[in-house]
Amino acid sequence: MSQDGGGIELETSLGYLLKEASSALRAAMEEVLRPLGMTVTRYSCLELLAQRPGLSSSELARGAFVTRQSMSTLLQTLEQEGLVTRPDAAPIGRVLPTRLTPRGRRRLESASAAVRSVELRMLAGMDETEQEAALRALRGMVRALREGAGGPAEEG
Amino acid sequence: MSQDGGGIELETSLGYLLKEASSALRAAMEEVLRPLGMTVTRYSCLELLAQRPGLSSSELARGAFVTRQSMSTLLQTLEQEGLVTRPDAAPIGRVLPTRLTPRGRRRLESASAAVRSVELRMLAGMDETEQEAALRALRGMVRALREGAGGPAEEG
DNA sequence: TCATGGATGTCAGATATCTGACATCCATGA
DNA sequence: TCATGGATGTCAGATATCTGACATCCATGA
Repeated sequence: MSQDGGGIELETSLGYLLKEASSALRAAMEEVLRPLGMTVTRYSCLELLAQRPGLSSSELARGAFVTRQSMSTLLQTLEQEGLVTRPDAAPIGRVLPTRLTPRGRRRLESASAAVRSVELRMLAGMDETEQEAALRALRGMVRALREGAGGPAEEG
Repeated sequence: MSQDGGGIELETSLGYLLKEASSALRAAMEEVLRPLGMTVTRYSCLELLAQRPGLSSSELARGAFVTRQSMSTLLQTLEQEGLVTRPDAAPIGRVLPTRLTPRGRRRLESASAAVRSVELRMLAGMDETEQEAALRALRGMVRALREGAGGPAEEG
């Protein structure tokens, strides 16, 4: 598993490492969530709803980094399971504001604790300054990636 | 899209931001790879093979962060398309060393250039020092996550 | 010599997620 | 008033990826 080559140097590529870290985090989260009958996407959806009640399906999709079609399907499941509720008709436009049920809130609690433990483990060994630096770096990357993305022509 | 709440603070959660950055990177990569008839996983597989010819399917899977079953399926496709080759029988054990064909190498070239441009865009605005800090932080996170993962009991 | 653990490759089936398409619905401006 | 762009929600079908299971195959040690 070590040799030279052209192209992108995987060992030192920030992009590759980003994917590696994200993958490790996701795996760790799935591992602690599975015994609770949860997945990362389900958890993300519930956590978003806990923090911002009334989010639409599309907003939840963007927050959980999936398409709105995927979130739409997931919400139907969560609604059947009684973890979230939505009005039968849209109060305004087509938006159906979604909320956690008490049952959903309970399910989220245990999941949230599990995820928090994973995040703490991930941050073990980093002091405040390092965490700040990491946050800044990641925010910069997100911003740079979005700026150039298809849509608006970039300037200066 | 802004309000307070309990649980994990998404705005300042390094885990959430990690996912956000990784998602933005993946989206940007898919966007430039699609016109080339490529996906991130396909590209990753070819790039790994370019840098380390003879990798096994399982090793490629680990390098591309998918299961060995997924990689096995992907390799069958790539083999049919003539981008990679594998011996009919395993030289030792069950391992089938995989290699790029000239055609695979050509396909990789354009994809690699596209990906490189995305990575450069992502790094725009970060100086050498910041990149080093980001690398160190991400490596630390990966290590911390893997240490605690299921397998061996952690110590001191 | 032989049983066993660990790794590999792959088939089968389940599941999650995506793309494409369509029907709304609001805001905007002619 | 009315056409239009942009956003939303969702159905349908395609695709990617996963879990479970099985058959090897090597290395190891009793």
